Formats: sequence, C-alpha cells, structure tokens
Amino acid sequence: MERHIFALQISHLLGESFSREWVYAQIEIPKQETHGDLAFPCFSLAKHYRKNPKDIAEEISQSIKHDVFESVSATGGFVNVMLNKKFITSHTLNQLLSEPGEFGTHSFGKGKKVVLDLSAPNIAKPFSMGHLRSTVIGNAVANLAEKCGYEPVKINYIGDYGTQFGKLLAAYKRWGNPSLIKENPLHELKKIYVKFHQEAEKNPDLIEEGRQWFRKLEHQDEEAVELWTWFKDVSLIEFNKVYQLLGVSFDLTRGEAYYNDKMEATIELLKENNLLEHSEGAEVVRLDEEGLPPCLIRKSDGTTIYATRDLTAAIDRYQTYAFDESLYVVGHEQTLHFQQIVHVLKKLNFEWADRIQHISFGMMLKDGKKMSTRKGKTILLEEVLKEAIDKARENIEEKNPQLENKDETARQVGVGAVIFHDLKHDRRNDVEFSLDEMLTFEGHTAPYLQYSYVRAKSLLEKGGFTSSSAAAEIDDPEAWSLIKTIRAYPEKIKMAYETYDPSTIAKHLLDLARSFNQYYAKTNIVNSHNKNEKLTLVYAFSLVLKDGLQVLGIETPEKM
RNA sequence: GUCCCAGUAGCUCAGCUGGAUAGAGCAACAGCCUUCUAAGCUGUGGGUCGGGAGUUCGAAUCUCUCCUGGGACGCCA
Repeated sequence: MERHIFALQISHLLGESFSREWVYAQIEIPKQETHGDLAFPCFSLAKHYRKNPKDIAEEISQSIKHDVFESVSATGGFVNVMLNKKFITSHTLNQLLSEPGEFGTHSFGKGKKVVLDLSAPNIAKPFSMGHLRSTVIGNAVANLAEKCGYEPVKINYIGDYGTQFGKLLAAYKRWGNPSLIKENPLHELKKIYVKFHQEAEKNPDLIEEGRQWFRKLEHQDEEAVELWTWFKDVSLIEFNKVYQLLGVSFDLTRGEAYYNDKMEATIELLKENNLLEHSEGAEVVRLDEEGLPPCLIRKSDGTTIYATRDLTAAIDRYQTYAFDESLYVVGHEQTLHFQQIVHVLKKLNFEWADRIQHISFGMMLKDGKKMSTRKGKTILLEEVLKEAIDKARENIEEKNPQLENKDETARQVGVGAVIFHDLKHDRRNDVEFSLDEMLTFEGHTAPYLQYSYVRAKSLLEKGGFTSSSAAAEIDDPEAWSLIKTIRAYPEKIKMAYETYDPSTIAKHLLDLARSFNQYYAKTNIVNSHNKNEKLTLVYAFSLVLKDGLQVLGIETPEKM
C-alpha cells in the first residue's frame, strides 16, 4: 500500500516520461534501516532532466506528502521515506487480527488447478535424502499454491517399474533371503541391489540377466509379477512410515506400472503424427529443430522407457485434471528429460504442454559428490529422522524435563529440524549433506523458530491474553522492525509461489523470529504498563510464524 | 567434446529484475539468566564477492573470456 502511494506521488511529479510501474519497480528497501523504510534512487533520472541526482531527490522529497509517511528526506540522490509507524502498525495488526486465516493469502490462483508431481521414491530402494528434497519442496509448493488461491493436487508417482526391477529380481534370485527381507525390507533389498552392481562390474552377464527379468515382468511372467508385487507392498509400507513422520500426504499415489497398458496408445499417437523414427534399433522422436537430442521411446529390445511412461502419464493427467499448471518437482539432473517431454507433447499439438514446468532442485551431495544408490552411498532418511528425534529428546530432558508430551514434542522438533535444513537452501542449489548440521538446533534452524513460537505462547499465557482483548494501537519504537517483518509476509508468500521456492519463506521466518527475539530481549512485556498492546503484537507474531511453518510443512509445539 | 548450473568470511549459506558502509548462522573469543523458557540476546575478530576484461553515474548482481567443481548429453529413472 505505502509503496503504491509513494510510486503514485513520484510518478505524478515526473509526468508521462516515466510510468508508475517503472517508478514502483525502482523503489527499494534500504539496507540501512537508518536511511528509511522506503527509498527511490534518482540517478537514472539525472540524464533525462540533465540535473544532479541530489537536486532531483531534493525536489521530489519536497513534494511527497501523505499520512502514511512520517518524514521524507533526500540523501545522496535517494528520496528516503520514513513510514508513519502508528498508522502502519494499526493497519497491519487490524488486517491480521480481523481475519487471521486470510493474512498472507492471495486470490490470483482462484479457480485454477495445479497438479504437482512430488516425492516419487523408487520401490525396493530405500527412501533416501534425495527424495526428501522432492517431498518437502513439493509439499511446501503445494501449500503455497493453496495460499495463493489455487487448488493443488499432489501426486506421488511411485517408481515401481523399469530395468532396475529386472536387476533387482535377478539379484533376488541369486542372493535373496525371504526371511531377512520380511524383517527389514528396504535394507535387505538395498543390500542385494548394491551387491548386484558390484558383481556386475566383474561379471557383465548380470546386466543381461537383469534385462531378461525386466522383459519377463513386462510380459506378465507369473514369478516375476509375484516377486515384484511383494517388493512393492513391503516398500509402500516403509514409505508410509516416513510420510507419516514427515506429515506429508498425497491426493493420489500411483505407480508407473499403472500406465503399462496405456503406453501403446501413446506410441500409436506418435506414429499417427509421423514423429516416430527407427534409429539404431530403437524408436525415437527427433528433436533436432529444438536443438535437443532425440527422445527415446522404445528400446531396441522392444521394451519401453521412462519417457514413454512420462508422456503417457502427462496426457492422462491432463485428461483427468485439466490442470492450469503441472509441476514436476524432480532433481535438476532430469532437466533434459523434461525439456524433451514438453517438446514431444508440443509436437503432438497439445496446447497445454506449456503449462508443464520442471521444478528442479539441487542434489544432496556427500563430500561434493552425488550419492548413488548403486554404490550403496545413500543415506537413509529414516535413520536421519530417528537421530534427529533422539537428539531433540535429549535436549528436552536437559532443558525442560517437566514437559508433557515429550515424545510428541521431540518428534515435532526433530523432524522439523530435518525439513527446515532442506527448505532453507535455495531450491536450485546443491545441498551438502551434513548430519551435524541437520542435528543443530541453534541459529538458522526449525527448533529456533519453534522455540520463538513457544516463547510467544508462554508470554500470552502469562499475560492472560485472549484474542478478544486485542489492541491494534501500539506505540513502541522497539517494535517497528518486528511489525515491518510481519507486514512483509503476504508479499513473501506471493514471491515464494511465483519462484516455486519455499526458501523465501524459510528465510523470512528466520528474520521474523530474530526480530521477535530481539524485541523480547530488550522489552519487558508481561509486566509493562501497556501489556495488552505488546501482547497483541506477540500474538500477531505467533500467528504469522505458525502460518509460515505450516506452509513449510513443519509443526509447532505449544511448549518445548 | 557440446550444453546447463555453481564458485561470496575458516565452514554452511543469504544477497543476484544493478544502487548508499557486502550480511546471517556455525566455529573462536568476550559479555548478559532477582524480565517474561539462555534451543535466546549483545559485542569482537574474520572478505582480492574464483581471475581478467567490458557495459554503466554506479557491478557480488548484466556481457564476454579463462580457471575450478558439479550435472546432463539414446537404450537407468
């Protein structure tokens, strides 16, 4: 609001040479708080007016006047504005308290549907740290979509098919031990899968054995299907444990195998459009015009490949949901694959192909290198979560032994720490895996945020605050930074969705909590003369922080 | 070899639609619990923003080039 007013007044002064949009975009928030709350740089105006930027800033600042501005000054070519703290404060708090559920929401997604492809673990492979990224980023993006008015549909597209299962079946036939697998399915299956790849280096025949098993599977061989079903069932049980811990649910969980009998139709469609070509014994769609390598549709042994399945799934998905956006939350190593999928769909004249976006993210690295399941270098998410929860439990015993619900709180804190550690990094960047860092509960962490929330709740309880006693007028210079951070929250939600990057929210919540903790440190709240006003602010803070954590998929204990 | 991404404090990272003195967290050191949960707060030290060139009134931010690391590049997903 204040920014629009500022832009409007400036553009009014400048006349038609500079649009209001341009002025608005120029406005920035000064790094130094002492400079002001908003600033407009006049340097680019200097050439047009053939005047010193300082003089221009001076002139503009003379004419800026509005109730939301406390003072206007010109320093070094900038027009700096201090906001009317009282006005902005009551405006912000009234807005938040009148409809707490609406704060931070937007309506630009109203009536639109966004389908998200997330998590997508491979059965018979353990749920690794890599899948954590897709799961928590996808979940947070879905929450952001909802806050922006969209209807999100979360789809967990389980990797339950492909040559790798041929390998697994071959490995099982050689070294599998049914009773051990029943005891600890993912661990055992991972073991024989890793062993397969180790042995295959010495004995390349194994690879062919794996292919044969996959072919059997594709031809509905009874033994192959039976084993495959078994592996699938035990894997899903394990995955659900992880999802329950993480607090993530899906609107649809579907395996790739679902598309087995639908892929021929896709291949037919490609043929009808004269897109399919034979090449080196395989069938491909050429993408030379797009400057991309060909998209492989059918392998030389006649079996299908993931591109075929993804194309089929995409078509099916549009028919089912008629989505406005279709987001694939998948690691950036698959960038080329999704480019190919989109272009093949375009060649099929599906106008909705452009609504598909690959929301790529960086990999979890170990010592700067990719973690590979095949080499057994994966780190199991379940183990990490367990350690985090144990650590949280230790902290509780040490810091607050009287706490009720210790187990529940430890779970919320431990799991929150792991999720936040992932989400605070820019989506696109690789993340160096560090158990120590994940188990840190100080500084830029979820426990820090949760602790800040708990502190706020404790104040509200001690001060006997109820939402009906809220007072939106507060005159406290120390509170200004906190109020501004609360006020910025809705804009951050919008930005986070537009860039599909939850880290925007993660970082903002850290700012928010820091502002609160600084306020907490230097202000007496419960025993002050204007206790109710201050508690209103504390309450507002707690609402926003909790909302933000919810968006990230992190729970907030009331006490810890 | 080609294409894509990254290189900022000892470590992990923000900042990148160009703007005023480059910021946090961790680690180190020094303080603060007779004010509300110290999982907190305050302060100190720590930087050729990978190197070089260019565009600009102004570059960590844009362009080019080189170096380094990572990823992708048809029968894995």
